[in-house]
Amino acid sequence: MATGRNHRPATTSRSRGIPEATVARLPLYLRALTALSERSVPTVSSEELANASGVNSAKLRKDFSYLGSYGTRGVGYDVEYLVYQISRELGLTQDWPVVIVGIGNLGAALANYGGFASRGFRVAALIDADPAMTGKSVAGMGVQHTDELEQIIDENGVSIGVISTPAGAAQQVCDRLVAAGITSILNFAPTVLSVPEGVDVRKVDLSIELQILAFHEQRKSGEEAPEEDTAPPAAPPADSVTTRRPEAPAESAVRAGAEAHDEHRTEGPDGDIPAVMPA
Amino acid sequence: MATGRNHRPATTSRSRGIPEATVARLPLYLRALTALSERSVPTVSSEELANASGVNSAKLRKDFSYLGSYGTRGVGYDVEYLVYQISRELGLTQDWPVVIVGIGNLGAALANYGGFASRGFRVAALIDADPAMTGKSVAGMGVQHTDELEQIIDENGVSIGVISTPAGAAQQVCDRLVAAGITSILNFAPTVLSVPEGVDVRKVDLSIELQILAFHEQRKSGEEAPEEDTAPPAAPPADSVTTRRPEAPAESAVRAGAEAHDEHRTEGPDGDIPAVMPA
DNA sequence: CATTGTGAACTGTTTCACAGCG
DNA sequence: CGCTGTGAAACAGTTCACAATG
Repeated sequence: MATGRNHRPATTSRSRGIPEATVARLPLYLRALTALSERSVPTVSSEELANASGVNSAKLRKDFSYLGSYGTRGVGYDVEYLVYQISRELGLTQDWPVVIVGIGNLGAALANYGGFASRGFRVAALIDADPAMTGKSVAGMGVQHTDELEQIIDENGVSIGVISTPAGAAQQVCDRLVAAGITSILNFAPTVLSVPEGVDVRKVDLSIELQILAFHEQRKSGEEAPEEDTAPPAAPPADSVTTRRPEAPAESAVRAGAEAHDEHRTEGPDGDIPAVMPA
Repeated sequence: MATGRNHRPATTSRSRGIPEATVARLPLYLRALTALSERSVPTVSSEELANASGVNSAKLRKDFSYLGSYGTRGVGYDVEYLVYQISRELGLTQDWPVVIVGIGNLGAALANYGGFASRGFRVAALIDADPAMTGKSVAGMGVQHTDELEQIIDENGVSIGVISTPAGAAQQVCDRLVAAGITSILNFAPTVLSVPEGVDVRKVDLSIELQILAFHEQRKSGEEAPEEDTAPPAAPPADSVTTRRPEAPAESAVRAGAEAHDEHRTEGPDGDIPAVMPA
C-alpha cells in the first residue's frame, strides 16, 4: 500500500540466455574457484568443483554450458580462466559502489563485513536518518544523514543500495533510493518493497529462514509415520466474522509471524532490525 | 574437504505434500496476515493478501490449497484462522530455542534482532570461541564459551543453530553442532557446509546476493542492443597448464569472489564476517 | 456473483545418459 | 580413456482459466 507501485516478482529479468537459477549459482562456483586459485590449483574437473560448491556435477556442467564451452574434455576446467569468465559474466570486473541505509546493529555489521570490499563492491556511504548517528564513525567511515542521500548517490554513481532500516522505514527509503537512480536493492528489512519495473530487489530475511527451518524441523520430530494425508483439524471456515475462532488460539495465543511493521520508537534494544546503534 | 561428508542439496526434504516453494512463501503470508490481524481486519481476499505479500493471487491460492480449503468462496479468508493454520503448519505454535555461534559484529546484530523473540524463536545462548568474549553481555545475554556448546544444546533441547563465525571456523562449528544433536542450521558464513543426511542447512550470504544483483545491473546498463549471441572473447582453453592466461587478468587483476576462506587471525575490524566484537 | 479451489497447460530446472572429443 | 557438453526425459513450479459454491 503505502507508496503504491506495481509488484515485480523480484526475481524477474530473464536476462537473455542464462537462467536465473544458474546466475544464482555462479557466485558459488566463483567462491570455490577463487579458493582453488589461491592454492594455485591449475585445473579442476566438474566433479571436484561441484563438490566444493555443494552442487552436483551435471548441474554444474549444464550451468557452465550456458556461459560457453570453457572446459577441456578429458581434462577439466582451467581455474584462472573460469574465474575470469565468471567474474566477467557477473559483472565483477568493474566495481560497484553501494550505499547502506540504516546503520543500526545490522547496518553496522554489514559495513564491517569484509566480503564487501574484497569483491567488486565498495561501500560508498553509510546513511542513517538519526541525527545522533550522523558524523559517527562506523567501520572507519563517517555516517551521513539521509538528507544527503540523493546527492551521495548521484555523485558516486551508485546503482546498488542496501536497506537495513527498520521495516517501517524501508519502503520510504526504497522510494528515495529509486528516485535517486538506484536500480538494484538488497533489502534486509522484513517488508515487501514495491518498486517500479526495471528495479531489482533481493531480500534477506532472517526470520523467514528460521521459519522454513522450523517447518522441516517439525516434520522431523513429528509424524513418525509419514504416510497418508492425516488431514489436520480441518475446521470449517467462518460463518459469521469475528466470532470465528478455530479450535485453538485465544486471540493472542499465536504470536508467530508478528512484525513490528511500523515501529515508531527510533531505538531500543529489541526493535525489528535495529534502527540505530545504541552506542 | 575438511571434515568430508556428503553434500545434501540443502533444500532437500520434499516434506510430504507441501512443495518447497510453497513452504518458503508461507512466512511471507504469515507476516502479511499478522499485520492485518493487528489492524483487526477480519477477512481478506486472495487478491488483497497476495498484494500485501508480493506474490500473485493464483499462486497464493494454489499455495493455500496445499494446506487445505481454508477460504470461503465469494468472501475470502478469515485472517485469524489463517494465521493459526499457517503458524501451525510452520511449527510456530511451539517455540524453538536457537543458539547463535560466533558473536562478532553479525552475531551480535542477530542477537539484537527483535524478530527472533517475537516469533516462535528464542535465543537460548550466545556462543563464541574467543575467551575474551566469554562472559561479556550482548543483547542482555551472557556470551558463553564454545567449550560449553554441547552441554548448552543438550540442556536446552536446542535443534536449530545459527552460525555467524568466520568462514574458516564454520565447518568445524557445524560438525560440533550436528554432533551435539542439532538438525537445522542457518549459516551466515560464506562456506559450503557438509552435513549428514537429515540435517537441513539454509544459507544467507550477503556477497552472493550482491553478485546476483550486479549481474542484472550489468545487463541493464550494458548491451543496449540485447539481440544475438555476440559471443564473448571465446578464448581457447588450456593447451599447457599454468601457461594459461586468458586475454585478460594478470594474475591478481580479478579479485572478485575472493574469500578469506581460512582466515587465521581471530580478530581484526575487517575479517570476513567478523569473528569477535571489537568492543 | 465475487471469490475460491483446481485441473490442465505451460515454463523453468534438474537429472540422466551418452555421444563427442582432447 | 576420462571428462565435457548436451539432447531428451523427468520433475517442479507457475500461470491460466473456469467450474464450483457460500
